Amino acid sequence: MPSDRRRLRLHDTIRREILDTAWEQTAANGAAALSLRAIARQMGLTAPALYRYYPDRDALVTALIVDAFTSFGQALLQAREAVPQQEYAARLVAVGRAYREWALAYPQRYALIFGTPIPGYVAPTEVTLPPAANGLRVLIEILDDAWRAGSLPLPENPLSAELQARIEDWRSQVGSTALPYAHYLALAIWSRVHGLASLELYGQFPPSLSDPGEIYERELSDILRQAGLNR
Amino acid sequence: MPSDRRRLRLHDTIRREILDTAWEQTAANGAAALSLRAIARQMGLTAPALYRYYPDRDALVTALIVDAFTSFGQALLQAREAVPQQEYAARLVAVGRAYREWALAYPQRYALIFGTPIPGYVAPTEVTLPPAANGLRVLIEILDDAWRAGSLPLPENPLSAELQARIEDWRSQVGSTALPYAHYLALAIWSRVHGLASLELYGQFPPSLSDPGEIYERELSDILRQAGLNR
DNA sequence: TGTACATCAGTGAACGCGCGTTCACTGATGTAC
DNA sequence: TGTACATCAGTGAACGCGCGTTCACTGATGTAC
Repeated sequence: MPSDRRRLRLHDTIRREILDTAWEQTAANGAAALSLRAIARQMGLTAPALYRYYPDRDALVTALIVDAFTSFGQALLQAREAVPQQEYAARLVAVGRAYREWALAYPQRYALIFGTPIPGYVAPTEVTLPPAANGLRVLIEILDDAWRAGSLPLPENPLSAELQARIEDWRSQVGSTALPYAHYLALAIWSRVHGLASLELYGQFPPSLSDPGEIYERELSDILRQAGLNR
Repeated sequence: MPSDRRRLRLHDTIRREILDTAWEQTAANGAAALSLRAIARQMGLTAPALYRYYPDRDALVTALIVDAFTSFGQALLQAREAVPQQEYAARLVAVGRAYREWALAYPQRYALIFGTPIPGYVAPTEVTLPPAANGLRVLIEILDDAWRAGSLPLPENPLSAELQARIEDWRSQVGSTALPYAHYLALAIWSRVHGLASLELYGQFPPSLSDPGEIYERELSDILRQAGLNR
């Protein structure tokens, strides 16, 4: 039954084409304005045809979210793996740059997963949470590697017992065996990178600083300082 | 003509009531779902009645944006002014806390001015830019005060000529006479606070860290270290 | 104090629009024998 | 190789909905004299 296979492959191809068309539309109008009819129109189909591929609008949005998280996680992972494992500082910087570059390259995807939630849409967490954890894990592993090699100093002021307990919950929930403090540091680093990228993306830097590349690099350096890793 | 005055006051009161109702609605459904008809319904009016107060939907959105920026700027300013002028570190921390508290208290307003733009709406910049600059100025002034008092160290690696030129443009555009480096630092600090607050607000911290208050406080301390201000 | 007039908030009907989703259908493609 | 049948992508009409905005109107409130 090779012809049946072909049919399935075609089905997958069109599902992919629907996603790509949807991404184009969100680029133009924002994710909240996603419209099945508009997607069908652009693909030269009628709207009901899409129901062969996604049961309803929410399912399409969920597929978009998974798609975005996957692309995001892969971008960070690739950036990290392009640097030798022992060069912890360089790895952190590479991931930080990849974060910004991905956000600038795919602003719609970035907005969908990190921006204002779409009104009326509730993500099924069992499907969206795992890919969301990927980005953070990329950071955590770098820091944990550095610590195991004796290159990551522990903080001067230790985390409170309360915060340690929270991190312990988190570790067991995601089954992480990495240094607890690495989880804290990863969050702190992530929030810095996220703050810079989202301000730039939404045009909230002063107009004359529309390309804050150097600010970004300086902040990456300061992040290394915060982590106690020297270049 | 005191009665005429009363009429005008009433007009202003109802404009205010429309804004407040709009804020309630965005809380429930997000800013993109703002609907004149829904606002009128909740106020016990018919939709055309609103056209006595705002010429169209976009004008209402613009009014909401100005309203949010004003409330935001005032919150930061009040927080700063509650601390004596010479206590630069404490002032920074107070403003940082106020940022988070305002964002958590008014998540809809925060989303409207810092989140994903509303599809199809283009803000008239001459009306939205000035209030947007207020928040940053609150920070810049603290840092400039500290520098003038000899308490703010300049960075080890000076800013590049390119970046200095961009900041110079920015300074002249907003008519600032503060230390250029204070502008840079204010941006860096702002992005850190913004990153933390927006991750928390949109629920992107791991579930067990849903109250990242201590993380926020630790990061505020690290911001002081980054600025070279000691508590 | 009373009357004629102007102002203006608010109504109700109507417009054209695009949306998600359903339904019965057509026609092409693939399967079984 | 040919025929009967099943599968399934896609169509076109229709549903009910809520939206922003316009228009001619009613009725209350305030002004001028």
